[in-house]
Amino acid sequence: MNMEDTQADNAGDSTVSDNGPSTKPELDLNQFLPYRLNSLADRISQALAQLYEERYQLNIAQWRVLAWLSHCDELTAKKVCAYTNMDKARVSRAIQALEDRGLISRTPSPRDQRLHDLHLTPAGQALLAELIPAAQAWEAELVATLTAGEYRDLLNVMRKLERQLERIGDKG
Amino acid sequence: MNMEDTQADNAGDSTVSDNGPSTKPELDLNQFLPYRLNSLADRISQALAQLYEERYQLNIAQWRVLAWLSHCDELTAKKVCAYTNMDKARVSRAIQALEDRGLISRTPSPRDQRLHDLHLTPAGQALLAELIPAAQAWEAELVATLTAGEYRDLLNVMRKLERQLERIGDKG
DNA sequence: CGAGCATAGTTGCTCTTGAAACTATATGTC
DNA sequence: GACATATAGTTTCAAGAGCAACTATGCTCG
Repeated sequence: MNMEDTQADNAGDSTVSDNGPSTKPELDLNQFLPYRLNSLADRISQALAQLYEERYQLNIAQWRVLAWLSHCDELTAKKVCAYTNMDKARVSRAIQALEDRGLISRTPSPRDQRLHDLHLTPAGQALLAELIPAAQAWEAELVATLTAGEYRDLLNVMRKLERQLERIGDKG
Repeated sequence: MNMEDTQADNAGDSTVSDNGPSTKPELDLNQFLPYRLNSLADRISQALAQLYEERYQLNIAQWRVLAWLSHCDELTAKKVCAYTNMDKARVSRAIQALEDRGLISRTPSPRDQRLHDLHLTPAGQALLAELIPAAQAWEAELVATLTAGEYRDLLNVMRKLERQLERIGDKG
């Protein structure tokens, strides 16, 4: 069942190295980290998104805004952009939708009228009180097959990759 | 430098835990695997996409088709869908674009007229001969900070997650 | 053989997204 | 205080993505 996407024609791959010097280079996407990572992340993201969407009519952007609000209980659109790496237009729309639904409030900051302080409304808090445990339970199930060590190592390696990514991005 | 997205305002967050028993649950997205994974994969994907796009005017879908063609030198749209998990419309358009550019050829299969066999043209092979090493070099740089063990473990853990994901998905 | 169903691939339509233009507020300089 | 510049956020616009309807071919079973 789950072999379908990894099996492909890897079986025949051993023919690669004997093609002489000007051989066409091959790329096995299943061995190519960017592809594999993206594919995995995509599936996870989509599966979770279904949970947000079906049960709470939230898209990913909206969910992220709420999640951030759940632990920085004051926030601005700008900060959300910085934290989540999402486009400001996307954030703006997510905020608007959440406000329209009465899940968050949005008030101009007294200090600087350009900024808008975001807060969870009681309705928003109630929704999160349901959604966050559900999301955490889902995640727990996802990582259930990993040992504690594997999990820790995974996060570690991810952090390394993030750091390296920035280094590469900076110069290239 | 790279601390920007993990730092956030976690500093002030310690005020959360004193909210009593019915306290709002928190979710730190930076500790939430689906988010972290997606965020990382997104950045990697975008960085690489830039390479395809700027230097070769290929989008991700097109690149994936080419990459698969690089080592299954006969292929159909259907297979590409299966291997890459992309929508068939997306694949269809990618194939069309590649054909228009003369990078691949597309001929109805003699066995079954519904299927179209895809092949790299010489131009396509030439492009890949440049692009694949570039992509691999980029990947090598990305994973340069990982030990061989870490790299292997990462792929292993990813495979576990993929499998678990399907198990979860199956039951709904 | 022919009717109904399945499959490969394409096209139309809508929604989302991101870039860029725009608005409104703030800051800095003279 | 007035003008130039920066910043937060919104809106506009065009491109991309996915769903669903469609076309064309093949398969199955009476």
